[in-house]
Amino acid sequence: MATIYDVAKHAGVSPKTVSRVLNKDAPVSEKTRKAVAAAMNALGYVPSHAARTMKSNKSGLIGLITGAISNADEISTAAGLPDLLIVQGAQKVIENSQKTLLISDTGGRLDRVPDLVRTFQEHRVEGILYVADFHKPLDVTLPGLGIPKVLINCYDMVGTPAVVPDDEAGQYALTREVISMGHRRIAYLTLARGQEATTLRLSGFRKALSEAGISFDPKLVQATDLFGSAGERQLIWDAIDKFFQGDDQPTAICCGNDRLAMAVYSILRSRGISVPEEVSVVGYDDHRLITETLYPPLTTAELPYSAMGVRAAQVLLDLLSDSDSKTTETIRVSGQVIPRGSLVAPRNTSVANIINLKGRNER
Amino acid sequence: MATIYDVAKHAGVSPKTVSRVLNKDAPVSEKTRKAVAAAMNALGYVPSHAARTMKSNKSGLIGLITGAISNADEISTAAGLPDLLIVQGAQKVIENSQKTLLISDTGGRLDRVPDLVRTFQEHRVEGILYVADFHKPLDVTLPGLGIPKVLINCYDMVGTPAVVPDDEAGQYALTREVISMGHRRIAYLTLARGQEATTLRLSGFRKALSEAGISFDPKLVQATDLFGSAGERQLIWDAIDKFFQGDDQPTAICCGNDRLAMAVYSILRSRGISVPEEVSVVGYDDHRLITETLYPPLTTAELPYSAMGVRAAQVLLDLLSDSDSKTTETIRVSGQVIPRGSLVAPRNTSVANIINLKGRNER
DNA sequence: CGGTGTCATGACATCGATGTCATATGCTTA
DNA sequence: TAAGCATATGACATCGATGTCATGACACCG
Repeated sequence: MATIYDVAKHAGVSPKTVSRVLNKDAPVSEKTRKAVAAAMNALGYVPSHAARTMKSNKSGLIGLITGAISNADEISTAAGLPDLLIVQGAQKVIENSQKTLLISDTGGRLDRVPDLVRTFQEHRVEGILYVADFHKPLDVTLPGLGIPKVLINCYDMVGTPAVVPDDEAGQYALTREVISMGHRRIAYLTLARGQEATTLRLSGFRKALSEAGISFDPKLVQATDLFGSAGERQLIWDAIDKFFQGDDQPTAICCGNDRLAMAVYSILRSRGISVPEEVSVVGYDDHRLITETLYPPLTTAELPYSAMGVRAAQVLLDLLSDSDSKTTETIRVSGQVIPRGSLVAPRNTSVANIINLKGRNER
Repeated sequence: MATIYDVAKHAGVSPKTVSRVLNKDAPVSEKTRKAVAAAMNALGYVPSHAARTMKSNKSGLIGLITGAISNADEISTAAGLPDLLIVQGAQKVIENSQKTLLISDTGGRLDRVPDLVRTFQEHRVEGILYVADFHKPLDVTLPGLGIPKVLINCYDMVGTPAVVPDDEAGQYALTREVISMGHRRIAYLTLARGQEATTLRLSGFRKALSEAGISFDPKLVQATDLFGSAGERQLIWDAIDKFFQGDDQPTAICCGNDRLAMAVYSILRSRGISVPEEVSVVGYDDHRLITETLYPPLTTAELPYSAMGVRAAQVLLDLLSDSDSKTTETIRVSGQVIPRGSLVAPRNTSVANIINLKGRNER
């Protein structure tokens, strides 16, 4: 590959002059500029990033670690929204800033993180983005290094800047939407107990109920702890059973995510309960593959992954330019409620739905 | 960040000796080695990739362009399997080879490719992987450069090495599986006409039929040209209508991909046709989010994206080591048939299924 | 005891771009 | 006309690692 010396020789000038044409950092006569440009063109010259990095001691690289993509064999990957969306959001911002994103995948093995960080150090990355596969406390130790870091979808206890979804606000807004349609008996099939998302969203759910003067009925909240496991369908089936025991049955079911909602659709239909006529269903994530393919299309709360990626990249770039701006606080990004056909007003009959309990014995 | 000179001074040796310890390319006394190792540790020294690149004129970087990830707003992304799986497969191989993968996303805009390639050139990547979002002819012009390239999920006419899914073999194997269960009337709801996958798979489908002595009935093949559009559900509904017109109705439906199968499940149920008791359904892709969440779980053909990524990376690495090995031919990677609950033997009644045509008027 | 290896180590140049400083050219102004 | 100054350009050193070549210290051999 041609070097700046080749270009200089070809144009009959010094390398330094070529450099000036490249960087426009000093006046160059129009005639010289043209000669140099022609030479660069003729030789197909592209400046070497490595040489620039050496001289300037700035790599122009941002490292991104995703623990999320994980192994293709893992069903867990498929459970929620692919963190890929976060990566895309970040990349969009980084590329516009003349920097280059170096993406590393742990392949699901957190023990590989030190290796990846080492590679980043070799490349002298100027900052690091760490992406978790779902909202949780940080589960690896990121070496200090001396460079800015931003966590995405996770957080730590030592004030590292972090960008997370606003789960509480999301579920609150979604639940308000459900209530505003006229529902009063609302069931909630949550994700696994103890997860960040579960706790926060449940809190948003209760807040919306209480604001509407609806009393909270613990029987209407069931968790799917074994989410993703073999007995999953049975588990969801049982949870729904509990919702429909007794007289005062729910007219709407909130689900921990869209995938869960998909399973719920199927189970309700097996039991002869129609969606949305008899029971409204809403999800979470806005996983388009599901929400737009299900019938009726699924009302859901957006999990703003792309926006989170954008925001995190912006924060990181800020940290790189102003070393002062200590964004030490955690940023919560909220998503929209996406209304679709699965949420309608409850039937204004007070007759309890008839549950086909026999259906429970299906395979 | 500490340099090799700092380490040398700290250990009381010359930089060259430190280099020897780093690269183990010349004998160093045990005592010296320990002193150097201690110094490296104390200073947190990590060698500069840029300096190495300059000296060796080898960047150790592989560029990957994905036109696939595209804009998050595009439903098309969600239609098939995310090409992310290809990227993961490639990354696994590249990382094991001591090289680093530089990933760029076109964000769906092919006109950005020249920019991305330029960035790759600045970084002096040693090879390029180009990933398309679905099996098709190459739709951009990749500048020649002087470096090896491997296309993934696409191909060109000038003999660039390419890795694509073996769609014909996949659908052939899947259809054989359907036939082996006893089905003779098999409908096929394909992806859009004219697509590579559609053409090849249809060919595999017909081959399997003909081998089994089943005559091909054009009425049993319908395409969903408007896949992903607003009127999609109606379109699929109509296609299924056609399948079930007349007496000789299908006992199994092959779908162009898993998402389509998901829609088919829903429509069949709306029409009162049970899966798999009355009609078996199979998909394509093995999109786990769908195949393992649907009930019954979906029998499908694996679209071997991860394996394709692995294979392509291997081919590229081969090209980099042996400049002789001209892998000019296109490599077809075949996937497995994944048997699940949606494919069972047809009911051995000869009574035609009763179709609830009234259901058609649903919303 | 000098010749000849081998081993361990260092001095120096180099990769490609650019910062620093010097120089040449031409033009203005006292 | 000479001093003064802006403009355009080049020589040289430098960033960090490593290839090349040289050298010092031993050990072994005839």
